[in-house]
Amino acid sequence: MRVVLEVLADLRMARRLQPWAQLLEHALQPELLRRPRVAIEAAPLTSLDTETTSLDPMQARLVGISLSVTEHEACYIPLAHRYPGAPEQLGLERVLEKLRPWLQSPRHPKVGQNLKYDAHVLANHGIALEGIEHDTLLQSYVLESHRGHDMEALAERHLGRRTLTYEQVCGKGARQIGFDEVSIERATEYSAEDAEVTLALHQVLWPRVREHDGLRFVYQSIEIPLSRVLFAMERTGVRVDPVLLTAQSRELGERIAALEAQAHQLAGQPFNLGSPKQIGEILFGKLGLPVQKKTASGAPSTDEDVLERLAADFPLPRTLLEHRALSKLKSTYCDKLPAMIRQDTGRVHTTYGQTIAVTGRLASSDPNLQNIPIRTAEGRRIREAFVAPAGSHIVSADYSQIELRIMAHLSDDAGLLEAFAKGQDVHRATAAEVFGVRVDEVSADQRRTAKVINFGLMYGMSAFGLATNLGIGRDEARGYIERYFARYPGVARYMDTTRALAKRQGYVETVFGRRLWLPEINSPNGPRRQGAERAAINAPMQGTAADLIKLAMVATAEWLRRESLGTRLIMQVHDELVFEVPDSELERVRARVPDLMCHVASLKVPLAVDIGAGRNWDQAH
DNA sequence: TAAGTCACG
DNA sequence: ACGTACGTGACTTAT
Repeated sequence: MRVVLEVLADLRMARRLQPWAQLLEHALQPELLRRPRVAIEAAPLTSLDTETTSLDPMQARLVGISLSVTEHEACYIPLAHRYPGAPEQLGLERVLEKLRPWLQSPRHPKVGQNLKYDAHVLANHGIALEGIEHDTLLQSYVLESHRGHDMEALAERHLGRRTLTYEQVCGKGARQIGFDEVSIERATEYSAEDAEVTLALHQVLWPRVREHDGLRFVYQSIEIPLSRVLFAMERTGVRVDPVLLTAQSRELGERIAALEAQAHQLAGQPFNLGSPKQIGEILFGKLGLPVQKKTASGAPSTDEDVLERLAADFPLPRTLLEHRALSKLKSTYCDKLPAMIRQDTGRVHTTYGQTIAVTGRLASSDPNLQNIPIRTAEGRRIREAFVAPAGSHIVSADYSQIELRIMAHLSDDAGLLEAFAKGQDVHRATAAEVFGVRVDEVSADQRRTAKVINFGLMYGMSAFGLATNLGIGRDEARGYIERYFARYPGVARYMDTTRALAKRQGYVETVFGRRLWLPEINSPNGPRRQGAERAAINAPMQGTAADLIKLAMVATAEWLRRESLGTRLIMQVHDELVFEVPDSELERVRARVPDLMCHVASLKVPLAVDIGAGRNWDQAH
């Protein structure tokens, strides 16, 4: 491998001839940029990488930029290295002003590894990155969502190259240093190599994506356009009311303290309610309650399911359950969310992981805005703190029964298709079929059972699992499943053919051609293989739903842009899109968004969207 | 850093 | 006889 560290080489030579600053300024003259070695102006594609002070995209500041336009060649522009003896560098502002026209030009195509991050970094310095043509992270994800996508792994896997790692350069743990403390020589080796490897990876991965129409569609028409939608969502952030959450925290704290005292009373001794180990010692040791199940490591479980069963006969488990529920709300939401409000924007800015979930779904982190409570009244109060600024509303639009509709589409089952075509309540329809009663005779309990069956089926559930979940006998559960498959033979056929297809090709596909690999589908290890079989059943449904909402995000973002609306997409929660909408645009958004979401694709079933508006996220449902 | 638990779709 | 519902992220405790 030959990485030509152009700028560095020049600098080393130059150091004896002229000051750094002068030379670098010279290197950024347009005349020089037109030369092949640093010809980003003329290049059909330039690889770009930024080095920064932080992994947090909203607060990272630039330390340096690397570029590569030709195989085996790259340059590094040091900008803000600061360590004892660090040489003087070009002024950050002056370099960015020189590069601004190119960085902001859609006509100068760029490739990178996770350019959404670099776009944030540049945005932190007032630069709006344009021309994101390719991203090797997204290419790798589309090709192999189940494997790792970090640069070291990709270089090894696809190029057979061992690269300098971030850890080798910055260390790890307590001794880790900021990139601005790395010597310019070392930084150049690392960063220039990253830019150069990225270009090489693109040259290997892009042809592999391109050769399959489905993968190409998922990459070019879903993931690449989505990345800039996600960038905008992350940057916009969400307004969260810290006063409300802090008040809730104080109230919860008091109730938690009371529950703790009560638990100690019932146990006859103090113990740490946050410790499953200590809870186990009290319940199953001191009090001698029956062990219900064991954890993976063999310890007696104290999870919700166990405590719920014990609560029927003993008082302490109920107290523990309430304590757990309130502690979760307090620490994860009431205390953490206000701490994550950025002072400069007054909002929380999540990061959407576009290459985390193997099924094609997004993931949200720091903070996770995809697991905000909704199932209990207590929990829903958290959502009241997700508020609209004055003069605007929160609007929530969610797909109704999206995965069941996809199951109907994929299985081509006549009964299921008909239920959706007629706009029926599908759980009620299922109950009528399974219990052999008329639709209008279905009891609330029968509908609840049918709903569990429907969800269980989509997860590849067994009779045992259904029995456990419904609290019924295994024979009864098996009876329900048999009746279901008798009434919906298309679904039974789909399950069988999907398993068989997964075993034959090693992957399954979504409606749009996203490939979901199942490395353990032919494993000799029974439980592992069965796990892969269940994943094979579920993946096309979960994955197709992910494809659909991603297309909807791209479509709504494009509509908002074209219409020059002030409405902003602020969150995605798998089957739900959340917008912040100026009052003046409320009616247009309510009228158009469901239509856009429903018509991103035409399946054998209609898609349906529920939409609501309110001053906060809770009211928008 | 792992384990256990629990928040969401 | 065995294990037993898909996919995530984050918090706390314990090592």
